Amino acid sequence: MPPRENRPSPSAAQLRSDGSATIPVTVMLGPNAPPVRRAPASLARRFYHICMTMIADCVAPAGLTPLQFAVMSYLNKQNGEPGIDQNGLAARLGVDRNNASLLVEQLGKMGLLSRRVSEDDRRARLLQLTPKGERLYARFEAANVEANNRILDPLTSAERNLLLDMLTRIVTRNAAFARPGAGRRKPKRARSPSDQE
Amino acid sequence: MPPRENRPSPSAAQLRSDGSATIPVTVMLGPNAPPVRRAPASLARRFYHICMTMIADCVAPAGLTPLQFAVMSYLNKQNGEPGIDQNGLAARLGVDRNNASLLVEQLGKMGLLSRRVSEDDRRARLLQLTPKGERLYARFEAANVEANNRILDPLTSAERNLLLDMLTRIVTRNAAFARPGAGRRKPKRARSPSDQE
DNA sequence: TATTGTTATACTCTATAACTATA
DNA sequence: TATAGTTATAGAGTATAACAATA
Repeated sequence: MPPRENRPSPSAAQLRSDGSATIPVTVMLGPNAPPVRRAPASLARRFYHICMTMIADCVAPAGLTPLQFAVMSYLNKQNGEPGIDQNGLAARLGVDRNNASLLVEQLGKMGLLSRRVSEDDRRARLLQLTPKGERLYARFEAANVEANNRILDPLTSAERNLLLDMLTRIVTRNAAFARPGAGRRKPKRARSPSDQE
Repeated sequence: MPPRENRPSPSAAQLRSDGSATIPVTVMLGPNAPPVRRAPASLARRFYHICMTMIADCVAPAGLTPLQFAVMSYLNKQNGEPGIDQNGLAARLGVDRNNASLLVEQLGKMGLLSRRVSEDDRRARLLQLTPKGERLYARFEAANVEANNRILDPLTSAERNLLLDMLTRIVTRNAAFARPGAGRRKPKRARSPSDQE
């Protein structure tokens, strides 16, 4: 039995005190589901969770996390960019270079990915999948595409394209804010230089 | 100096071997930005990061995380639902009840939120903001709405509505998959019942 | 027995920072 | 001095699990 229901038509448009219209506050997700804020941040959170669940289910049989599989999708030679370096990979994935380093190490240990020192810049390591990695990617690529498509099942074909275009525009124009891990609380005490040792 | 560029027009549409068209593989986010996969999961990740950054910047002066502020937005009496219980809150936020419990405790400690035992079901605690909490929410509500709107700046007004509608549809239809924390690797060793001691 | 909420513990993700090697 | 990458440490977020109180 749900608690008391006391909400004034949650999906109705809200008027501010000056009479100007703003985004409706909440939307119902279903007859037995709770209302959710009809705002980018709320919907983005759920959208992201849905995508993670879908992709995780899809690539788990390969023994990979969604991010690990994403690495392979950027490096495979069917439709990726083999030969990019780790910073380039990090930028594509939306992770920082420490994280990219860890991902590369994980896939390397599994024998799916290999590095070679760049001839142009001996600091840089150019990345590519091993034959084993290419085979694994090839085996799961179709399922991954299909999982991504299934997320958009509720949309028409035209809407799917429109959604991806709009998200692309949002991501492009707000690229400066696409820092992973933002939104978490700042560490209590950053060790100051004099603290060291 | 960027590494070698070797990608075959990343935003071109991909054809599968049977000739059927599928989603283009990547899109360019800008002249100096790397290409990103044009797929729900990739874009969702960045979209989510952008939202988190925007909202975090907006509510940080209140000493709150985005999720803590979201709690207040669901409980305030201006446009929220004061009196819901913790499970109801968890369902709205998209977190599990352990997490909701922690969030409630955090806000309670700050004096922003109060609980009372439900008369109908003495197990349930009904939630509402304290006067201090209502004031704090009122002070930051406009900025929060504006931050959410700013995320959608790259879209026209009609497109904003369309995007929110499409995301709502996706979230509604995939509600079963909106589990937070999915996509992470499974814990190494779940303590088996026989391990207990 | 099932459900609401609490608490403890553990693990993943990611940030911070120091380091090495090369530019 | 600046950049590519590595590694260590720590902290935030969240899952898992056990528990108490109530249904």
